[in-house]
Amino acid sequence: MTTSPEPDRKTAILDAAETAFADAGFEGASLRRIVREAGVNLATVYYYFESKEGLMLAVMDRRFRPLREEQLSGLDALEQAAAGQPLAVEAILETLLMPTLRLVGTGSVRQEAVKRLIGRVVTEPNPQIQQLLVRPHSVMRTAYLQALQLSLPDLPMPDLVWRMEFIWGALGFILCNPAKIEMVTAGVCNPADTETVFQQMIRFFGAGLKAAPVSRQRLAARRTATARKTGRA
Amino acid sequence: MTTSPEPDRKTAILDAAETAFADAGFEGASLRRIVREAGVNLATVYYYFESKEGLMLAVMDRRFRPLREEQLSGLDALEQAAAGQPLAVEAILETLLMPTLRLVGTGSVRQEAVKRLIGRVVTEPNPQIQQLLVRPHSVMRTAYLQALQLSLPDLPMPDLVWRMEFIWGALGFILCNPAKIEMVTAGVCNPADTETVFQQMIRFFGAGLKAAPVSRQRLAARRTATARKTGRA
DNA sequence: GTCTATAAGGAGATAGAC
DNA sequence: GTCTATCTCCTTATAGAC
Repeated sequence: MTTSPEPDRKTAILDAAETAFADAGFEGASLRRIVREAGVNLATVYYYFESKEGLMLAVMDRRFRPLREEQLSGLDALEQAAAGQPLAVEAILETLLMPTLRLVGTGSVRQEAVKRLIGRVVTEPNPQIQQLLVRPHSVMRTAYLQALQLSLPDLPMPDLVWRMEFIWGALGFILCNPAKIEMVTAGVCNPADTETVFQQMIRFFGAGLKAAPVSRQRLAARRTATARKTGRA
Repeated sequence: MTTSPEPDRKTAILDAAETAFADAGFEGASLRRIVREAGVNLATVYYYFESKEGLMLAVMDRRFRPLREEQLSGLDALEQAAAGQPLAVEAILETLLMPTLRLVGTGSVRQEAVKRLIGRVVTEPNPQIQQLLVRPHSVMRTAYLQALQLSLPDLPMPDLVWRMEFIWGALGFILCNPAKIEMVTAGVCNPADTETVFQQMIRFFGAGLKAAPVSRQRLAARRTATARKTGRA
């Protein structure tokens, strides 16, 4: 299973753990299987990473930190070039999606593992692992919400925030299990085809973001109608 | 923790397991904690459900079967009333989303657990559990793809299929961890507010589905440009 | 830094009494 | 149907030799 001789044991563990966590999640992955795959002793994990949670943290940090930096610097470059003019929604989305879908600088086997890892982490049930991502994620959220708000001045904040959640969810789901998607769509969708995934997302998310906001009156009217029907207050 | 006296042990186990699987996933949930919560003996699980996997199957079947039936009968009623006329995209989406977000007939504690369970199951890593959902899911997929294709005759099948995957993903993510969403959005999004979630989804998904298809020429052009830049064939 | 050996405990599952 | 007791296996984690 090892694709190439690892330069050092630490990297070997990180690579094996990356695949294991991406495939089975934090609880589902076992350190014993990871060290067997990496060709190192179990105690080595504790020497380098202190605990299973420490290993997960290192695995995520190695990939997500540069990814976030690429996204934020891409967004920043866009804003610099525009000099105060509102940006195209699609251009903003490109700086968010393209680094994620492409994951430059990593080999093809690792690249696919990292994409699955992102999806897995987004949907991770373990509260400790979730907690590790709250802070970095909130930096991203704020930057993209600000940029999008300038481009969509007529969209109320709650609508924009909901739409961003839908985008995180759809992105995470697609990355999570490419094999499943290819199977259930009978090969119509090929998640490995980065350019197609990107174009499809841009169209769908772009149109969704630019849709008219949800009317507050309509919402209130429907809510009371529903309440009357189901008999709740 | 037990909210009400359970009529029978089987139901008590199902209820406790539902919450456990929804919160921790299949691997993360422990039978010993489930039986402690349900107030029954460990062996009872094996008497009624044969195995942990059998329990998971029963937990899913109890909720998802009636849910699917409600969705499909809602879509069917819509098609009958339209008598061959293409349906409004939003109306189709409503029959898909509303039963999921509402989950009629269940109490509030259970209702929230079931919603989390759906999200959890959609992103479940364990291949055995995934396998259990392939067949019922494919029935749903086909029905909704057919209905949407009639309403969106100019949208090529691949585009429609991709967009449906985005919708499953976004829906699953929102259901998966409502507490996390409420926290990261600082209370701007309240996933318990069914009517708002529904309206926001209808707007976003409806606009996304009705967007122009991805141009095949543009895709081909970008693909060669990207390949040239990154140096791949 | 790397190893062996082992602690300490939780997991799913089952046999057999009642 | 329900229980106790237990089997077997695997888990994370650590102590201490080299």
